[in-house]
Amino acid sequence: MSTRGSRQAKAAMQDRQSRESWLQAALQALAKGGIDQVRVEWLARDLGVTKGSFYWHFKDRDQFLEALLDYWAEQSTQTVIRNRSYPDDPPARIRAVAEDIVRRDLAGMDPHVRSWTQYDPHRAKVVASVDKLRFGFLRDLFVAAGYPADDAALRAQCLYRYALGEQFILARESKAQRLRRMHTQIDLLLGP
Amino acid sequence: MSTRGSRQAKAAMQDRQSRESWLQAALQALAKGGIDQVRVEWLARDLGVTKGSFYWHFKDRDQFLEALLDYWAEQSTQTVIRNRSYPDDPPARIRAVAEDIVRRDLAGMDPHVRSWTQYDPHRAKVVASVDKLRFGFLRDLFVAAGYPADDAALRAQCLYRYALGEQFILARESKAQRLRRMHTQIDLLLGP
DNA sequence: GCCACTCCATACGCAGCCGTATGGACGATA
DNA sequence: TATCGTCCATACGGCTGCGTATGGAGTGGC
Repeated sequence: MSTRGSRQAKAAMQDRQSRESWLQAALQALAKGGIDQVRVEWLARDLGVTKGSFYWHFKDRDQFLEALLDYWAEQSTQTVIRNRSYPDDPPARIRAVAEDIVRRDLAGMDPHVRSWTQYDPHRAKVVASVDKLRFGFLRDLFVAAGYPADDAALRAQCLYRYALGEQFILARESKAQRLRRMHTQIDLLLGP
Repeated sequence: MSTRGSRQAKAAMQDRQSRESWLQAALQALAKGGIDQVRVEWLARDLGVTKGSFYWHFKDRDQFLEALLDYWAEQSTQTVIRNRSYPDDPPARIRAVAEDIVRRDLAGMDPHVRSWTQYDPHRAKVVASVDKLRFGFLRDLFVAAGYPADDAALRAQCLYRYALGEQFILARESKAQRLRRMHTQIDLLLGP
């Protein structure tokens, strides 16, 4: 089907592919019904294979979930930080990032991941480190906009908490509404 | 042990008491380890009884969880709205409510409840109705402070989302820190 | 043509938790 | 004291999902 390099490369590719397909399926299941839906046998059915494959790629469910969390952490930080071309003008940059959060649903997996990891101190640490990275990114934006360090940090916290809270409101709203309110929040945060 | 009224009243009391003790235990378990910890046999052990009691008071686990959600909804709306003596001056009133949210941890159960009900449309509706009540309460505060209806609603949404997001940040922070940042948010929201 | 390696299928044992069936303790009532 | 209602203990069946053991199909190397 696909042209690959050496046998080793192929094996490695397939290995990574398969591992990742399990992780992808798990993310989907997680978003759909929470960590409770992430069951070995159910994922296997989704993927059209059996548990035999799973226990080839992963030691057990626990180690798999650990890999899943890392997978999410990697994605959900790199997507924002190693970014696209945002404007150079600091306030415009902040607006662009905030818009991106809503438009591209950058925190969309957050409720599911947090709901899951909330009660496991070890996994909560991973989420906390993601928070730290994202927050640092936001804070730097406000610093670049000229706010003193303390003030910038507070504003970044407000924004981050707002964006998170947004995710946990179950009310159905259009993206337009959410964008409008996000702008309101940004207007406030870019004030004096 | 305790002096009660008629036999019927006593039976009713004990019934309600027992029902409520199961619900209370469930809330505790929910806060501690999520809905996964709310297992019939585990609660029974916590309460020092057996499942026999549970299936006397409740039909099954599902109906029990429904009762649990109603129990939370009742508490978490009445606690805020049918309130204490807040100041009359609208801005001061907003500040007082906001402080209360942090100090008395009024949204403390929210992460656990939302994490649980997130994937069940029927139960999500109950949470949404709680959101609606609380939001209406906040919006009225801003209306009373003189903001036009639309503006007041937006500001209330910002505040509510902020307060919710706060709950889902797993970072350990002192109440002083959280109060300080809440004041920052309120300062912004009480601006022009 | 044999071996080795990768990947998955099949089948099974096992544990945890739900719900039910049944009986018994206890107090109130007459 | 016989009886009835309330509440709980005990014991059991059943299901579901995890992990393991084992074999087998496919492919590449020699």
